Amino acid sequence: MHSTELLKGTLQTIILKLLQDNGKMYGYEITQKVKSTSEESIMLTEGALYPALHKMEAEGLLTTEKVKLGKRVRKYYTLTETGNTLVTQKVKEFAAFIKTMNTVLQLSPA
Amino acid sequence: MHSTELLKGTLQTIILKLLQDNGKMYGYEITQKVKSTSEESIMLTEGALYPALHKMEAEGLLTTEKVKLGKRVRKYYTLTETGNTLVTQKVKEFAAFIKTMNTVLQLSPA
DNA sequence: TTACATACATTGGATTCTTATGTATTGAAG
DNA sequence: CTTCAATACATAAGAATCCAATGTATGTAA
Repeated sequence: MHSTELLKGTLQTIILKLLQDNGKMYGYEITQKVKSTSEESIMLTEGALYPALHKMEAEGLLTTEKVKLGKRVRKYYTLTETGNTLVTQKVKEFAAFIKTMNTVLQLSPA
Repeated sequence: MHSTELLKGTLQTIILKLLQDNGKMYGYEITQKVKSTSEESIMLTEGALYPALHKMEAEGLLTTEKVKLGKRVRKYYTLTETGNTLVTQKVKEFAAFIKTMNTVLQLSPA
């Protein structure tokens, strides 16, 4: 489990990237995917996820679609074109950030 | 200039690492060093720096020493042993975080 | 029938940084 | 000789982001 401060500013990028790679996803699915691909080190809580999703929807980065499963309702999120463009940009930004940090912290870029 | 959200949670690590590598440093010097080693992409503002330094001093990670230069006073910061131990840990944490993020974002680790 | 996993959501609070502001000295340029 | 930029410290109000806690409800396995 990483110290959570480091995650600040990256959650949106993570969520957007997952949606780009996997097409539509629903909230709970996103938490599980993040958990598994990060080998349990990033635990995306609901208190962080849902507000973030709602915000991105309001900003026009995502669209939603409700799907009924018996009595339960799932809410699927899909990237808009704006969202799709932004992901690429955000990921590049993050890569650049890592590069800078490697220099500043004098880490061997591995 | 990186989008500043990414920096959240990393500033303390950066400051501590610089102090570990350079021995004692004063505030303004730290801002300049960060600016130059990051090739102008990380601009550590005073509003972020000084509160951070004061906090770390209060936590026992740093000690201070005032040096007079004519009428001006410089405040030098040095790592305590606690601080020194923490840096190593923090840097490792950050390296691990990058590794995880590379996986999650499917970046080639370079 | 109890407990855990699935699935949505909100709210209050902590933390962190930014923007703006303030004070004062030193040095360079005009 | 004065004005502007750089040096050097600092605080304070506010925005933004995330976490912990809480709430509701269904499905499933023991």
